[in-house]
Amino acid sequence: MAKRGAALELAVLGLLHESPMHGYELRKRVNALFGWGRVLSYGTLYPCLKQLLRAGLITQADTESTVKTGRRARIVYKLTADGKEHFADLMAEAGPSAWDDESFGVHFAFFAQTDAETRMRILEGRRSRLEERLARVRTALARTRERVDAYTLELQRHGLDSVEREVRWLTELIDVERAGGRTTTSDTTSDTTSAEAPAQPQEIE
Amino acid sequence: MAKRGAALELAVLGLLHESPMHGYELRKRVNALFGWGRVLSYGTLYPCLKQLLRAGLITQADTESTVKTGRRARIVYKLTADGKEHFADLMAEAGPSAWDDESFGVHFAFFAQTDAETRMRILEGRRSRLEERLARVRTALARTRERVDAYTLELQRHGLDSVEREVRWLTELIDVERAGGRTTTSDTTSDTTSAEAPAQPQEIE
DNA sequence: GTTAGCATGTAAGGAGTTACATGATTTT
DNA sequence: AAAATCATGTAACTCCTTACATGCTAAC
Repeated sequence: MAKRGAALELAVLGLLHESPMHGYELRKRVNALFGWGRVLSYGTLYPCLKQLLRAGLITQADTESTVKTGRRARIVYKLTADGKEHFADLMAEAGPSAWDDESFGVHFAFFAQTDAETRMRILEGRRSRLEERLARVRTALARTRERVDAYTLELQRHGLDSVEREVRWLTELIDVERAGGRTTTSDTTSDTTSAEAPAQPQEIE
Repeated sequence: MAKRGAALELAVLGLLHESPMHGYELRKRVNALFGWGRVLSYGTLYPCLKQLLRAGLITQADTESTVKTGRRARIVYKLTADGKEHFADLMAEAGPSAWDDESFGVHFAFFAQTDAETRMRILEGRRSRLEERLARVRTALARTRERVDAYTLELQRHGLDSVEREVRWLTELIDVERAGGRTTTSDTTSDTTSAEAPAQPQEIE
């Protein structure tokens, strides 16, 4: 149940995990983080928030701080215990759908909130996904080599290059993870002790 | 009218411009060319072909060759004169929507079928689109610098790198176009003399 | 004889955008 | 006083995928 916009759901949960926020700000943060390509619209975000509210994964925080700030009354959302658990599950389960272009970015952005094994699984999954792609395109390219014009060839070459570059990037990240195998936030399912943790980041290197 | 899936429409028209084909093959070619990310499904392609048929932009070629090949009867489509004209218009008009990730790739793949001015306009439009993106992300990154964790930062950095790389690529292509300003297929609207042109490519360099 | 590949199509639904509707506050 | 920014929400619509429905031929 609740398979709705898995990527957006994770993004919202992940951002609220760091600190409570209202919709307008959430949208800006989402766009800043993942807005390569098109931007997230209110028509997507607000219905998503409603749905998360109904599911009990988020709640409205104190409306007190709201009126103070001036402007229109704004609704500040924060994660519930269920929400935190669900977020952790989404990160830890991280099935093949997490190797997709879109999904991978969102998962990666919240790596600091998971354990090392999960990070490794996602990085390696993503890499083998890209390597499959590479293999498919390379053979397709070899078969049609002569029949395509220079522009088409150039497009293919550039695409291939980009994917190869991402594979190298992933390999470096995997090596770093392997070397300094350090967990950043610990818990995967059980405790909620790190609840009061601020938005301040954990270092990697 | 007929604003349906501009990118797919152009891709189909462009591929049929090179040589007549049936749906199944068309899908494979589209996936090979643009299938970075997910693949094109029949549920998209066949309705699109029907619509192009209704619009008179494509027709069924001789069903003769069809039965010969064995297997199931297949429908070979080819461009009509209207279709060729429409394709040329779509390439030549090439508004801001052509600077999008998706659209740009499709337009680029058919550069051999347009004139040098159009190519230049698309390349430069794409480049300035990416440069805007770069500027927005750079300022956003400068403002939030300290507040993000190492993983988020790494994601931003890699994204920025990729876009910068594409800008350099475009700049090189623009320089090449500028140097060897050579038209490949000529006509933009009027004549249809190059109708019998085979799938064989025109060289650029 | 069953699996894999060729070939065409439809129905339902997911994921997201644009445009609309509303209104307060701050800056120019 | 106008324009920009903050802030929330809905309705309609687009594009596309998944899953279904059908059936033939080649290979194992």
